[in-house]
Amino acid sequence: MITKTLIAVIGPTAIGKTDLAIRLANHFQTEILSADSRQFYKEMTIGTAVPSHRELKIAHHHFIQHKSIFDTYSVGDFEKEAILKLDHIFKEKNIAILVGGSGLYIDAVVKGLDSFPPVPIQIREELIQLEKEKGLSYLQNELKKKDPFYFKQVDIENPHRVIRALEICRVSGQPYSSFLNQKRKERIFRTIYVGIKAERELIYERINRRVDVMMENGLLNEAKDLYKHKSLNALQTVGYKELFAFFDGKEDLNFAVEEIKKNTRRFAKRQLTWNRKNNEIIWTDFDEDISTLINKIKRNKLKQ
RNA sequence: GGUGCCUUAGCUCAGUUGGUAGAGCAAUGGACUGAAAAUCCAUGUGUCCCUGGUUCGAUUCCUGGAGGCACCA
Repeated sequence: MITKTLIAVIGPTAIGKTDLAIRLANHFQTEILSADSRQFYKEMTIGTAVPSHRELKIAHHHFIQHKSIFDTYSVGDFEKEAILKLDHIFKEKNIAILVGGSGLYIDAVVKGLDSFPPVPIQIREELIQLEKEKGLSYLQNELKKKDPFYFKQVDIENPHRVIRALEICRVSGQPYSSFLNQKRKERIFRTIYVGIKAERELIYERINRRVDVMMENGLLNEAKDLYKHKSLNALQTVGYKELFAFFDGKEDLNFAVEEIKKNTRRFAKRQLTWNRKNNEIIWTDFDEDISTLINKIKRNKLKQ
């Protein structure tokens, strides 16, 4: 019988996930795992809206700024580390909090990903180079030959998907799809999703305001220090890439800031889309009283 | 006050020799198994400023009006 519970706090960016997670962690006397693919990096602070020192003190957080932008780090790595951490926390506690805006990373912890062989970075680099030289259609043809089954279902226009599938084919000599749908991973906990919601207009207002605050807090200098590393994967990030374009002299600063706001809004929209297909969410309004939510959570726990 | 030009999608504008309209951007919907704050796909009904007239039919032509811009007084 499963007695351990993971509370996954989800919702679009800037809606107050950090704050809610901390309140829940305090109430249930437990710790927080962050599932935010950009807050992992210690070099990025202002632009990722990482929890403040004060917030980190009130509740014990994991996976906040524990990596460097120079590390290679993937969802698969994160899944393994997070599960180890949860095993550890659940030795002492019955509840843990998972919070983050990266849907795939949440899913990796809650449901688990299939296991794939490790891929040396040169293989991906080769494939990226191939796409540049011969075009996506060349890679599509290779995938069609090596994994016709996956070729039919994958978004064939999406270079990331095609390259990922091919790197697995090349490394293993097996079709990518042969690694999919392995036995569902056993988890020692069950998950309760808590989703924060608000009117779209309000979310967008909060985003716009937060970007202004980031600029007041020195995002420009933070980005300037990272400019020389702009090609790193971790820096393909809203709030940085737009300022890099400004440093390149491609646009003026006001325009860049507006672009950050726009791209953050689009990011929030994608997060909403991701969460919409999840019908197990306990919803709470962004300004709802925490005790109401805690009652909902307790009722839900008893139900199952 | 006079003359000229403009008024079409949220924004900037194109267009219809009279048969109710289309681009870019914005926006919206969707996908997502180790790049995921990434990447990719899809989506254009709007009193064509208002009023009257001509016409089988007006966003298009004509009259009058409103607003904007420029120049002249």
